[in-house]
Amino acid sequence: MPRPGKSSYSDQKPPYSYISLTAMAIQHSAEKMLPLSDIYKFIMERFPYYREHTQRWQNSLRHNLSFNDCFIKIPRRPDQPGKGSFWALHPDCGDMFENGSFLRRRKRFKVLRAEHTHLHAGSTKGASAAAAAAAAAASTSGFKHPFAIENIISRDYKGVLQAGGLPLASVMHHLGYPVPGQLGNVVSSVWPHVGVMDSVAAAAAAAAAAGVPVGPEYGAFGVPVKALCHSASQSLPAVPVPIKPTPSLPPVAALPPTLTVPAAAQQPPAPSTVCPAAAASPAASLLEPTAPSAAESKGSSLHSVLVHS
DNA sequence: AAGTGTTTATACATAC
DNA sequence: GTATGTATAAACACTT
Repeated sequence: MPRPGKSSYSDQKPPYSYISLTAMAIQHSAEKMLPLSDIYKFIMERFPYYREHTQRWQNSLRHNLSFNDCFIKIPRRPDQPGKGSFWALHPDCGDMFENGSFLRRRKRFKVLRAEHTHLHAGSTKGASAAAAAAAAAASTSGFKHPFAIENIISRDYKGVLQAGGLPLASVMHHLGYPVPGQLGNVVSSVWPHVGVMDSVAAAAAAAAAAGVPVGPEYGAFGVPVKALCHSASQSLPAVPVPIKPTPSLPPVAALPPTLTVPAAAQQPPAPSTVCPAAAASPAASLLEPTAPSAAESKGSSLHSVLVHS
């Protein structure tokens, strides 16, 4: 089976679902999130088939983004004007694809009701997911905890996020965003033990123990990661804010304006196409159809949110 | 106006 | 046979 990204399918329809194609595009991006237009671009660049009938498949793709819980919206920052939001993969959909391949999904990814209700997330998919994804996105562009690794091997911080229903501000705090003292204290008390950086080492060790190649040579689609990672960006993600905050608990809307990232002070570069973290990320192996993934070997029991609906 | 996002509906293929 | 996953179409609302 030819690998994606090499125009191997010429004009034939690639054997990938829209979910797969979208996940590819997102995971291939440096920030692990892309605006819709960039997802379109990615697909069209790699699969000539999708250079035609754009209205048809793009409609389908948008449908998939909205319909599937594995995709979450991350709003643009005020200083990143443009149409639409960024789209990211839900932090828990790491082993969504069977055998580490995009050719086939393991099972439908669905956010549990508990996550919806407990978090009071107005958005269907949950603000914490957006926050966690944003955190993941941040991690891939300067921080050191690629969410794919988090996802597949070290579940600690994810578990806290979900089970604890950590407010958005907490995630932002851990991302380095300025959080008012009160909230910061809440973070410290609620989330004191989360070793974000530790999870990387744990992940790497676990991966090594499992014989899983987290090799730095190749990332998605057989593209040499080193070639892509000419520089580690210090960029931060778009500010993760809930799409539809509920009146009962508006985590960000109710926060003081100081919580919003000062555009000048924390101005991250615009999302680039380099991939600083792909080298160490099992996401790379996820993208590698021929290599069994750590997620696969561990089975789906790792994931509380991968459920049959 | 065009792009984006959501939702509903239908049809087909495959797994259980 | 039923459930699930996916593809497609379409209508509509919202944003830029």
